[in-house]
Amino acid sequence: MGRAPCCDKASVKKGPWSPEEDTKLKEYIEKHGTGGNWIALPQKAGLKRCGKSCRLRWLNYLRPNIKHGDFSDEEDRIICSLYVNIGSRWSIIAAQLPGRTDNDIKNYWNTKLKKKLMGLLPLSHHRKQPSFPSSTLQNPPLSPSSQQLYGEYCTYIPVTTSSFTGMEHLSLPSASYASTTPSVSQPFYQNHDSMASVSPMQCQYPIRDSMLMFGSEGSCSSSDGSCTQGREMKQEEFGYHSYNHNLLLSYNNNNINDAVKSCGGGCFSQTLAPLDYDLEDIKQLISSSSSSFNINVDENKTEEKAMYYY
DNA sequence: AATTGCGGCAACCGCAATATT
DNA sequence: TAATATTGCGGTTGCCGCAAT
Repeated sequence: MGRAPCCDKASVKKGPWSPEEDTKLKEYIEKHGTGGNWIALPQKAGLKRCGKSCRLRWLNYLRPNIKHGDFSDEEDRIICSLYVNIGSRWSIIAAQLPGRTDNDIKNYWNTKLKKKLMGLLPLSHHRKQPSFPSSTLQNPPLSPSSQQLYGEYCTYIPVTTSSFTGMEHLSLPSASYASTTPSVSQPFYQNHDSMASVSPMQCQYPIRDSMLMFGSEGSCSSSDGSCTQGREMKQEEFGYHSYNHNLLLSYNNNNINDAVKSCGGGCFSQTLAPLDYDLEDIKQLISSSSSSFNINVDENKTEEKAMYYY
């Protein structure tokens, strides 16, 4: 026998909330609190809604001090940094951003921030290439210095050294998130000819190659269309931290938009779908600069939420 | 002007964790 | 201790508005 539903689905209203419903819910909670029981609340408040729906509406929209609208660059950085360290644990990330909800952050990440970041990825990293020959790909403009530095491999993104300030070092939620040791990470670049002569600490190596090895499927990035079968790598195996190379992105500098601009606004071609990456790629991208992203994460931090949980 | 496609966002769903009986 | 109820969370869906055609 399955679990009983939390409410009678047939008799509850679904879909967008009306202003009247919002008013009812808000007034009720402001007057009585939730009573510690969301399931019973809608009936008491005179709402034909599921308790879960009420809770969600209150937390994501009606509760005081909710911030809507554009995310600041600082918020961008915090989200990115936390994402690369703890993954899609939106509630924890939201706890670091007063006034933001996990749903908001999740939506923001999925619709905007991820794309912004993908704009930082080199063209060659795109997993699904168009069917036309690679020679027709529109590579983004490279500065002369960047071409010197990385040649054909990737778009150079200006190196900076600034970082978050005033933040304590990240405390990771579990051992599985611990930094990867060189012994684990080294083979990933050492096995590449193009990397052979470059020290990992110098890290003037193509992003492409460092990226190639992640994900569970082979990447087809060779100009001749041949595929390189990357080693299959589990998140637990690698951890959320990539090895600490110094390929700093200007994203690291203060403004993610600057980084996009520095790519000539076109790190991904118009002809390519910008979202054909797996999450590890994105994490890898971020973590390539995350060594200087130091944010204190206390998983147990719930003060902000507690303010609204009567 | 009409249609289509896409992006953004609010809300829903299902599962896991936790609390209560 | 087991069963049940409730909460919390993350993934996903579907609607709406806008831009492109």
